[in-house]
Amino acid sequence: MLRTTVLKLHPLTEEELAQLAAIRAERTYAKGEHLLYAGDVCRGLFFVESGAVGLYGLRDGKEVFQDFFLPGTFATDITSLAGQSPATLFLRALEPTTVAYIRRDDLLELYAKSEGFQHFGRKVLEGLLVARTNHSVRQTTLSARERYDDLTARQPELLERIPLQYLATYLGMTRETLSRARRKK
Amino acid sequence: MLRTTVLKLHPLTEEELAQLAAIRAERTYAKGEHLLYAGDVCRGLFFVESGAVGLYGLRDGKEVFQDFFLPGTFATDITSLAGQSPATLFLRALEPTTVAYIRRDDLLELYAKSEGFQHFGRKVLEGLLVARTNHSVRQTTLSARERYDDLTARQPELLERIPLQYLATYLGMTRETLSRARRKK
DNA sequence: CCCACTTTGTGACCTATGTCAAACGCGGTG
DNA sequence: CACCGCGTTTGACATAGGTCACAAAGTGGG
Repeated sequence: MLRTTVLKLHPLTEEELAQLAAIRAERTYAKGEHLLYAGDVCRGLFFVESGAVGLYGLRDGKEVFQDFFLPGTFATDITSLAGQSPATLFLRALEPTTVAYIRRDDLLELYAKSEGFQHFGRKVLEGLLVARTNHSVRQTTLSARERYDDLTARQPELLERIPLQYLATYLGMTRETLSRARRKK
Repeated sequence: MLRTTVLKLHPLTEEELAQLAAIRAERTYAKGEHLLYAGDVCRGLFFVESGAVGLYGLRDGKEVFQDFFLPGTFATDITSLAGQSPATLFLRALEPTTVAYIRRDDLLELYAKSEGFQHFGRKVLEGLLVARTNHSVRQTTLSARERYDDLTARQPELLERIPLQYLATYLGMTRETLSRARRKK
């Protein structure tokens, strides 16, 4: 799964793929378990192999989701990972989840070793940036109702897997408002 | 200026710096001129040397700013640049502005030539992603008033240079609301 | 200086969305 | 099968922030 995803981003050689495989560590999380706590420093990247992971922050004690990661995607708190600063966000398994954990230090070594990895790393960042930017644009550019319709069209998988109460915060509204937006379909 | 900024991100060799200098093209824009129009494909990166650039989209005909770029930063519509797809956002000079334009194709060649550039490219993306993520988190996590206070504390330069009506849309509110938030200081 | 234009501030009013509280549906499971 | 936990829906009400309309204060050429 990691192999397939990586190859879609950049054609690594067999040797590079082997090196990547060598540094990955399998981890499993029960539903509700945390991959990262706010306050801790994020030391690596989580490649989701099965299950689902949510990235969220808190606003007066309430969870506000920033993103969801389904199998085949890379989850992390990029601010903490890049700056090696305490995370302000949490990563939590929303279903029983397995990930390939890639330590930051190991990844940096790979970058130094081979140009292919650098390219791969850029592609991952690029993808995350594009996704985040587009989400920002939609948040500021569409009404609550339109944001729901848009998500329905673009990511129907999320609608099926992620509880509506979480999706609501991701779309910048309360679960009640989302419920009403759905009714008036 | 480009040289200084680049070196802060990654220590390129003198030769690499020369190669970078060789592909940059100086451009100047009058206040109000566009660097990029929505609909066009973004073919490169703009390094702001003087002036100020705004990135904005439209919501029912009204401009909604996504970001501002002051001297020493890289401006682009990353979605269009990465995917070579039509931009959905505009880039406009908010003051008389000079930039170093770096064509995407030239940059990709540099990436292929030297590992140092790859690292530099990753750092640029990383910085953009961190900035964008933090902005998203603040937008969803703070009230209108808090967002204004936060911006005042973190980026006082923006308050001085960018018209409030633009800052308001960046902060996800109307100019009236921003005006009121300021009064009740 | 003055005029035209741009930007910011204010007041009165309105509405989308949030808040609170309760009920409902449904898939386990003792 | 009655009870639970978890997620969703609904209703009544409150409010932050939007809208509209206009006034005031800058700002820049001529």
